[in-house]
Amino acid sequence: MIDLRKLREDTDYRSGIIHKGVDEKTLDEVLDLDTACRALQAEVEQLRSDQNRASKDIGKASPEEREEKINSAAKIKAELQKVEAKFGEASDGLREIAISIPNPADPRCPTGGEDDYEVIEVVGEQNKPPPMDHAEYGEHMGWVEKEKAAENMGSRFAYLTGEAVLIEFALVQYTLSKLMNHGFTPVVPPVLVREQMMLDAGFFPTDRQQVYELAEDDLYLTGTSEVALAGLHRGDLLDAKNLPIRYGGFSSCFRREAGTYGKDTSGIFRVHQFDKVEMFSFCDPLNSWEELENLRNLEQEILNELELPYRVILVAAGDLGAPAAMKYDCEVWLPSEQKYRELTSCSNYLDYSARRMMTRIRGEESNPLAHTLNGTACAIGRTLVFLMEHYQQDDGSFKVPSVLQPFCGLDVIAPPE
RNA sequence: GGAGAGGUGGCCGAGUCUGGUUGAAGGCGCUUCCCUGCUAAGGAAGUAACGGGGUAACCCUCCGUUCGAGGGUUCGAAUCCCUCCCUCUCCGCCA
Repeated sequence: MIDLRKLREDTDYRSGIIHKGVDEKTLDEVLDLDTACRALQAEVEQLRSDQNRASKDIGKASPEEREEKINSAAKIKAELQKVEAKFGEASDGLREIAISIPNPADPRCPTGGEDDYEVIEVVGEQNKPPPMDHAEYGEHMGWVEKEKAAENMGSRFAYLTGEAVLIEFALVQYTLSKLMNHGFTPVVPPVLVREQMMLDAGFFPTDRQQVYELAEDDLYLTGTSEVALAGLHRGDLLDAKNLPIRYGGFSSCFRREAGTYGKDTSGIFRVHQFDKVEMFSFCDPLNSWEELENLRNLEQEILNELELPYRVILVAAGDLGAPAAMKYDCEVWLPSEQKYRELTSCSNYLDYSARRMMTRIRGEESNPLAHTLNGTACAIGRTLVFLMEHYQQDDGSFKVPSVLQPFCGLDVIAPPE
C-alpha cells in the first residue's frame, strides 16, 4: 500500500510511481478521491463529536429533561448516518484504487521494461553447450520423471528421483547453514495463507491470477515462502535494537504460470511446484539499502561457491512488480540456450508491505514503519537445471559441486546402466 | 468432527449479569526526578496506538477511531444481539 500523504506532498514519490508506468491520470484520480474523502471525514468527525457530547449530556440529565434531549440527539444521529454513508462509499472507492497502485521505483532503476535492465556485474565464462541440455540430461540420469507427472498431474509437473533428491537436500542444507552463519533464523512456514495475507504481503490484487486458490477453505497456496514470512511480524512494534530480523524460509512454492504457455516447456526450468530457500529481512528504514546489498552479496556468494557463471542486473522500473522499489536479478548462464536466465533475485519493498501489515519500529517520538526485503537464497529446482548443464561430464557422469559434497556424501555420480 | 470456556493497553488483570465523565481500576514492567558513598529498597510524576485538522514547525493543541474482526440494537455499547476469526479444556479421529 502506498503512502497517500507522501503522494500528496512529495513530488519524488509521485514520479517514482510514474517511473513504474502508472498513468498520471490515475494518480490525480486518487488524489481527488483522497481530498473528497478527507473533507467528508472532517464532516463525519464533527457530527460524531456533537453526538458524543449530546449523549454524555443525557447521562447526566434529570429524568424530566431526558426525553427532549434524546429527541434532539436523535436528529444529530440521522444527519450523521447520511454523511457516514457518503464517507464510507468514498473511502471504499479510494481504497480500491489505492491498493492497486505500485510502490514507487527508486530513481536508480533504469527506465523501461523487461529488456531495459542495467548489467551490474558479470562473473565467469559463457561456456559452450554441453552434450545434453538439462531436460535430456535429467532423463539420462533418471532424475526427472515428467511423463507420469503429466498423466497424473498435468503439464509443468515433475517427479524428482534418485540422486537428484540427495542433491536437492544438499542444496537446502548448504544454503540454510550459510544463512544461519549470517544471522538468519531458519523457518519452515505454512504454504497456505488467507487472502488478507496475500494482500498485505503485496501480492494481491496484482498477482492474483498466478496463485492457486482453495475456494472451499478460503486459502491460497503461496508462490514463495516470502508471503508467510512477512506475516511473522504483522501488527508488531519491533525493538530497534533487534533489527534487522532475518529469516531463511524453506518451503515448496506453487505457481499457476498463467500466460506462459509454450515457454520453457522442457525439463523442470518452469514448473508449477518447486522448493526454495528464501531470505526475508525486517529492517530499520535507515539501513534498508545496505541490507539489500547484503542480500545480493549472499546470493552472489552462493553462486560463486557453486561455481556457476552469472551476471547481476538491475531490473528496470517497469519490470519490478508492484511492491519492489528496487530489484537485482542474478542470471546464470544456461549453456544449452546460450543465454543468461534468472535464478535468484532480491528486492527492497521499503514500507510498502509493512504499511498494510502495520509492522513498526518503536522510536523515541514516533513509531515508523519497518522496511521489508526479500531475496532468493536458492531456488532448488532451477538450480538443479543449471547444475545439470554445468556439471555433466563428457562420459555422461555428474560431478557434484565441491561445496555440496559434504552435505550429500557424493562426489561423482555415474549414469544408470 | 462433538461439548464447554475465553479473547480488555508492553505484560498480568478488574469491569460485562444491572448500557451513561471507563481510553478504561489495580498490579508488573518501563521512563524521568528525589533520596543514597555505589547498588538495592523507598518516595514523586509520567507511560497506548492509529487517523484527520490547526500551527512556519513541534516533544504543542483540537477532534475522531480502537476493549479479537465485521455487522446490528440504542441518544449512548468493553458491557445487549448476530456472523466470522482465534486461543484453551474435555471427547473422538489422525501423520
